[in-house]
Amino acid sequence: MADVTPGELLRQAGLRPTRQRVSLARLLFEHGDRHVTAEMLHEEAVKAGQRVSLATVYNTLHQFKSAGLLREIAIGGQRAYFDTNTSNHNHYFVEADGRLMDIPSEAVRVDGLPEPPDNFKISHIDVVVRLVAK
Amino acid sequence: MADVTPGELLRQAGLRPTRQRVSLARLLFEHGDRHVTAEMLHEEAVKAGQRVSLATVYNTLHQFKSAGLLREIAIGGQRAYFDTNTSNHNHYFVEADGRLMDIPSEAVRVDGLPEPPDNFKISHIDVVVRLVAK
DNA sequence: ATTTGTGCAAATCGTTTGCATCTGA
DNA sequence: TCAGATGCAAACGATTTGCACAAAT
Repeated sequence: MADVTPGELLRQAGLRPTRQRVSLARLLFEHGDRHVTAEMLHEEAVKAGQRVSLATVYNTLHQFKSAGLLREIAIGGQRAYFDTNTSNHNHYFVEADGRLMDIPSEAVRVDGLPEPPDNFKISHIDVVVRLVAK
Repeated sequence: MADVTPGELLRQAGLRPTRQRVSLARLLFEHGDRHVTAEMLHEEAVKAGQRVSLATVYNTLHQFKSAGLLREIAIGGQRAYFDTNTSNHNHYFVEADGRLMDIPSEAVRVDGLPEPPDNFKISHIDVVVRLVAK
């Protein structure tokens, strides 16, 4: 993803490269893997001098998600996190400060799952390892 | 848990067996494993002719959770689910209708987890298998 | 020109809280 | 009696939405 401009990335995803989408894409995709909430990303954009409304950040995150550029992560709780790493991987979550990290390993496996109930198939498995201070 | 009255159960947990706590405990614990949201439980109580406010249902669910009678389940999204099965086990979640089910197997294992980062230890691992209609 | 996106403020949803009243030990 | 519980309504935080305006093709 670092090999195309944000504009190209958006165009390929079928999204018009508007000013705000381009600047959000830059923040999201030009600095490696990231985990953000709408609030965090909005604050970051504003600090970087970009004019974007919070509503647009919400809209944009969902559009990026639908376009497959982001993945939403299911940690229970109130706020929604989005991950720029859309490949299959898992997470550490530190409840105390709401910090979310990728688990640095491709080796994590879930074993022993039975067949899903009739007429259902597995869409995706979320593994969240909750951490607390030692 | 089916071997003590709701009143006893509450007393043992250090909670006064008030009318509303007893009726909620009955709904929760006298019919096998259950997964409920506050809204669901409140509606159920009202339908059963119990007078309980939604606020009290919220309070009660959290008190039961603190007392170890319930476990809160982290499926991302907005509403909080509580599970009457407090032992270690995992879940299926059907996004389409918000249905949550226990995975009928003790055999599910997560392998290959690296050591957690410095100064952290694992508090608990959530595995949520998301299902979609076939 | 036409379609699509944006911003704001108001609306919504789930949840929590303040406080006066009630209830169980 | 009286600490603790309940109910209501207001407060809240995260998110969504309606709609007039602006920008992209």
